[in-house]
This record gives sequence, structure tokens and C-alpha cells, in this order.
Amino acid sequence: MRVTIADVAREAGVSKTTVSRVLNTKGEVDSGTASRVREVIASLGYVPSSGAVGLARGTSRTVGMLTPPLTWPWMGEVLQGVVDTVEAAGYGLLLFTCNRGAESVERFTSQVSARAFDGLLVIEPENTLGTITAMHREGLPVVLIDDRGHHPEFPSVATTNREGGASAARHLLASGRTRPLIVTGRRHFGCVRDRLDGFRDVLPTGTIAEGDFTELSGQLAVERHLADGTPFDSVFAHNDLSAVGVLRALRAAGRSVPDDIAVVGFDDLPVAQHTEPPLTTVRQPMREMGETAARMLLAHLGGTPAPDEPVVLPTELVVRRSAP
Amino acid sequence: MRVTIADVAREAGVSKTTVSRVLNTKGEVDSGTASRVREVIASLGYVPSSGAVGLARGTSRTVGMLTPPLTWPWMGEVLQGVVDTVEAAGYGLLLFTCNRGAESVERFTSQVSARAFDGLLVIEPENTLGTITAMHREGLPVVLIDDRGHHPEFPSVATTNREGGASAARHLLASGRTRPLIVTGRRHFGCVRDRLDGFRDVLPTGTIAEGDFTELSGQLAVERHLADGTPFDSVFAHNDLSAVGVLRALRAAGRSVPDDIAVVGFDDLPVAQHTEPPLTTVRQPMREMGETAARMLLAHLGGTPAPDEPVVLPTELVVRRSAP
DNA sequence: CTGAAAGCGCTTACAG
DNA sequence: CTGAAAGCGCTTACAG
Repeated sequence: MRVTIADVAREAGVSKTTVSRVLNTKGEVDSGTASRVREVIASLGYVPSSGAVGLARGTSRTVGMLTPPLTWPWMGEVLQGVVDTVEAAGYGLLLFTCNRGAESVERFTSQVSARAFDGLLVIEPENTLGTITAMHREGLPVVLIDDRGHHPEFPSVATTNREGGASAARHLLASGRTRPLIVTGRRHFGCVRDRLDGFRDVLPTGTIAEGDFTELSGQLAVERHLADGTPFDSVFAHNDLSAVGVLRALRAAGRSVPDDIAVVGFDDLPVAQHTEPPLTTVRQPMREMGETAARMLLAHLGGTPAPDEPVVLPTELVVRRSAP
Repeated sequence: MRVTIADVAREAGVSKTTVSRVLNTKGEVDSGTASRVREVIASLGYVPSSGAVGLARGTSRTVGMLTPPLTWPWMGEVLQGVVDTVEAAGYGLLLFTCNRGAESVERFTSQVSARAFDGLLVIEPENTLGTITAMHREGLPVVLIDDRGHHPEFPSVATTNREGGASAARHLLASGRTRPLIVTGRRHFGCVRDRLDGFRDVLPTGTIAEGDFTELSGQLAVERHLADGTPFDSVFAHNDLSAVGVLRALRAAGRSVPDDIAVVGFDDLPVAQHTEPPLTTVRQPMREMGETAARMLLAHLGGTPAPDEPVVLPTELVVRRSAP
């Protein structure tokens, strides 16, 4: 049988009210009584039922998190940052991915109405930004971890995409490269525009090839421009995955990296250390973004008003052999 | 204000009991009454509070999951398999990682006592198998996703490590390799012993180097045996990460893969497609293991007795250029 | 400093 | 087929 607050009260010879006060350290309890109650709690191994506490208090001490597919290469970092922060605050983390179409979005929505969690962390809500915005308007605290420049009407954490692009350009320029091939992601993403603008502020020359963040798109872009005869002495790929495709195509074409062509990526995934040659890249602080977003949400739940500007964490250029 | 079952009852002119029966499709309700209630539910946008339902029913319709660091390369696959299955069943998934030492284990333990979830999925519980076993004995349904051969006293899902090792050996033997260097993981892991045994059943010759599943350990093993003058015509690395280190060391030493030395890994991480040359490896069905474990746990929660043998999912040899 | 009682929002015998 | 009432395990005014 489960041990309840009533068992503790009986055993300690006090009321449930008093046990509750001890549990929640409400101060106004005689210290002798309090320590007696604490002893009973320990000896009985009593732990309050989270469901009952939640019902009585009207909060769940749980935050929800809605993510894109967990197999995305940097998801583990973000998630780890979130889990660590949430756990340390004594909150639970409820995970949702909604990657099975409308039905799963609906299910998620009803979890929100069911008050299964007090606040929501969101990453890259492909087609759900509208739904999320509606939930936020209804009063659900939300924080977005935003790699793509959505600029929502609720708090978010982002990174310095523009400065990241600029840092890549400065690095290439410093080693005398002036004719970059830029392999972007989809142009409708805010982060892609920012990375591109930052880069071109510094290095306005070169060629732009629109990719889609996949390895294949990096490979195809290089193959096409090599075939075209487009002259380029370097490549700035908007993410590491497409940079891997770039490296592959260059190797296949017999171009040496970095001697013929220097390559810079974006993200700093683990794979960046394992490419041949290892990839110079602009690091996104994914774990820190997860931690920061979780802290913002928890602070908001604790009553601190949320910042009305996105919180922006700095990128960092990581120099490896593909662009020394 | 939150819409409650009382609001629905009043609006529909019935008792809360009746609304509850409609909600839980208990049959014994007049179909006219039922549809009227359903209309009111829809028009009010009523969703039952999960906390209240959980308290009244004594279950949370939530499963917990305890994982090692989420940045491990194959965690995303497992987690995705679990989340999909759990979501589809209408359950929530509460995530814990306990990677901040004793304090976080304690916190996790108290979540268990708090009945925050009905059952637990566990991956690779480094130092927590004792705790978990105790929880299982106390009545918590548990399923282990087991990459390491723990053979616990509760249900688990595993993969064919022994046959996987054997398939690697058969493949190498078929291309005429007879002097393998085997880079293992830590020998106390059951999976390491199994992979080794399976391999040696087929190919009992060669040299064994104990590694620890890190890239560095693969690299060092090769460097050492190259320096030793140990003759080997192939390498079987017990995971892909150490295989990456193996490839790096071979390249640095000017050995060609696969002409001089063929290399086979284990796992089939995404990186296996991006190494130079791409890595032949034994695929572990991580996503399927996650799905299967989640299904087993849900079935158990639904009353089906759990299988007393581990459920074993097959590995598959994926042939790429490092060992054609 | 302490307790009796109401209430959080449901479900579930029990009675009709 | 339907409802009143008790109960799930807590918290929180309120009164003393």
C-alpha cells in the first residue's frame, strides 16, 4: 500500500495540515514538531504523490518540450542542456515530437488542455508555429529555441547567425580567399538569410548556390559549379552536413582541401572532427541554447517576466584543417 | 477559467457521473444523452485534467525513461522509436538522465515514489542497475533496452551481438582476410564478449586489442600494433566510433583501406557513411529496439504478462567500401 | 503554532 | 440508463 500524508500524520500524532506545512517548509511550525514529523517521513519513506500535489496546487512542476525528429544531428546537445536544467530545478520533462501528422498534433494539443505541463519549450516547429502561438495567447508559457529566425511573439533564444557568417568570411579573407562559393540552406529560413548577409557584408564577391541543408545538396552544388567552370577558391556551407557533401565532391573531382579550395561549415557537429580533412566550422552553442531556454521558461514559471527581446548566444569559429 | 466536468454536466443537464461515462465510453448510456453530452464537450472545448484523472484512477498514463547522456550517437534513434510508440498509444513520456551524480539519482528515485509515471524504460544504466532492480521488485514495471548484456531479472530487448560478430568474420573471411586485429570495447560488457565470441567462432586467428569504444582507443590500438609489427590484414572494431579512429590511424600510417587492410565496424551510425572510405559495419536496429521496448512496457501496463526471455532483434551487415 | 474542513477535478461502487 | 456520494492525496484559507 502506498504511504500517504494521512499515514504520516497519524504516526506523528499531528494533522495532515501540519505534515503539509513541514513538507513545504512553511516556517510557522514548532521546530520540535517539525523534526518529529520529518523523522516519521523518513522512517515511512513517504514521498508526496505528484498527481495529488499537482491537483491541489494547480500546477504540475513539469515542462513540456516539442521537438523535430530526435535524429537530427544536434538534437542530443539541445535536449541534454534542457534536461539538465529542468532536472536540477526539480521539474519533470515531458517529450513530444508530433512527427506523425495531424493526429499527433491534435494529441499534443489536448495534452496542453489537460494541463499535463506548466510551460512549453519548442524547437523548430515546422508547421506548428500557428498552433503554438495560439496556445501562448491562451496563457501557456512558451519559449522557442530558434535556429531559423522565426521571430515569434513569445520569448526565444537564438544564436548570432549574422556574426557567424561574418566570422567565416573574415577567416577566409584573412587567408587570401576572395572567390567563395556559398552553399546556403533554404532561403526562406531567417537563419540562412542572416548567415548570408553577415558573410557578404565582409566578402561581397563570389557565387551563391541554394541548397537545403542536406549532404547531397552540398555535393550537387560543387559538382554543378565545377562543371560550369565557375571559379571559386573556397566554400562556405551553411551547415556541416552540406559541408560534408562539399568535401566529398571536391575529393571526387581531385581538388585538394584546403590547398585548392578551403571549406568552412556551420554547426560544429561531431562529424566535423571526422571529415577528411577535419572541418573548420562556425559552432552553434546548442547545449547552451537548451540550457538558456529552459532557464528562461523556469524563471517565467517562477514569476519573473520574460524578456521581450530574443536572447542571443554567440557563435564561435572553430578552425580545423579544411580552412586553416 | 478552466472548463471542468461540472461545467459540462450543468450545461448538458446531466450528472458528472454521466459525463464521465461518456468520456470513458462505458457503454451503459442512452445514446441520445451521450450525443448531447458530446456536443457540449465539443462546444466548451472540454478536456479532462490529466492530473485529476490520474489521481482518481491511480495511474498517470505516462511512462518514464532513464537514459545515459543524450549526446551518445545512437540515442536519437532509440528515443525516436520510443517517443513514436508511446505517443501513438496516448501516453506521455517523461525523460530523465541522472547524469549529475548521486543527487540526480535521488531525485529520480523520488519521482518514482511520487508515482509520476506508470512504468519505466531504461537504457544502459551505468551505475543504477541496482536501484532499478529494487524499483522493479517494489512493483514498478520496467523494460531495459540493453546494448551491453546485463541480463537483468526484468524484461529487456537486445540485439544479436554474437551473430553480428560472426557476420563480420564471415564477410572478412569471404574476401580472403585471415589475420584480423580486433579492437574491442571494455571486456566486462556482455555485448563485447558476445561480439568477440561470435567473431572468433568463425575466425579464431588474429590479435585482440582491448579498447573502450572511443575513437582514440581505435587509433591507439592500430598505432601500437603497427609499431609492434603485428601482421594484420583487417580490423574488426567493436563500434563505429573506434572504427573511425582505426581509419584515421591507418591513413596516417599510409596504409590503404581496403586494399591493404579491410575495416569493419559495429553500430551503423550516420558517420559510417561519411568516413573515408565509407565504413562497412554491423547495423544495430536501435530505433526498432526503442519501439519494441516501448511496446513491451505498454503491453505490460495493459495487463499482458511480460516475456521472461529477452527479446532479441537481429543485426545486419551493411557493406560499404572499407570492406567490400 | 495547530487543526477541521473545504476544495482541486476526476472516477467508481452503490442504489435506484 | 442515471445520479448522489465517497474517495483519490494533497493544499489552503479560516478559525482558534
